[in-house]
Amino acid sequence: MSKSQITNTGQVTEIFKALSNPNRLRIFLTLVSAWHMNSGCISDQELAYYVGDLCECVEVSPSTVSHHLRELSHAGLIKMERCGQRICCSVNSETVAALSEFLTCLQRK
Amino acid sequence: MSKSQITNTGQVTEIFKALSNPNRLRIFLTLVSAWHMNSGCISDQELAYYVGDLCECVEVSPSTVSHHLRELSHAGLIKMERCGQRICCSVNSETVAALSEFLTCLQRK
DNA sequence: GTATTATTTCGATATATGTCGAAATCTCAA
DNA sequence: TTGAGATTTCGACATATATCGAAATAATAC
Repeated sequence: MSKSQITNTGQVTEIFKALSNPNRLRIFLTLVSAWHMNSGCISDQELAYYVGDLCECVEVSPSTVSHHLRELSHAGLIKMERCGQRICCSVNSETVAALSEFLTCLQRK
Repeated sequence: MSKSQITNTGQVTEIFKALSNPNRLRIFLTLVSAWHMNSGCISDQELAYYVGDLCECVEVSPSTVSHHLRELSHAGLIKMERCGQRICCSVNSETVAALSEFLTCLQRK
């Protein structure tokens, strides 16, 4: 719940770049929808997607999805956590909030 | 002042792609700052930048700036209008508002 | 008209990106 | 410890992008 800020434009560029590929955006929006479904739950981790499930959703090979997930993760847009054999992917709410605020600030009062 | 909506993800991808290059983002943010300065004026056109001035701001060749401006324009992020010999560039407020709203909607209630 | 200024288009080039399949790595279960 | 499943890493390749300078175009001034 702490408020993270976007401090430099390089960070913004990286976030926009991460969301500028159609498949990567689809992956991200899939995770966002899972996150929304989960609005009553306690943990952010609930209703996260496994990497393999995301491959099926977007119909892209595991190696490519892995690459896209790394980009999203480096941009701070998602979190990845090992759960046994698999890896849980979920939205990083802080970055989404920071990005949303950045764009709100762009607007004229 | 009318409220434009972002209807498909292809549109979102295009907007993010337009903002995913460092120089293109700098050009856009330069126009945004001009737009902010102008908050008391009547016309959106006031305090717009000419193409040549943008070239100086970002220290990139005219041909490259022209290319970036076309991308920003195609994404709907800026408006370009001929003013005599030169061309006036300014923020397209509707798209910025729509993008801002899109990102606000991504957030969990 | 011709010259000047502003911008775009064109062609070239270097670099970055998206994609896949194969091989490697990691985790768990038997 | 060996095997199976999940994911990543590693080439390889095709396509896209960023960039420039030169040439073309557009608008104005003379």
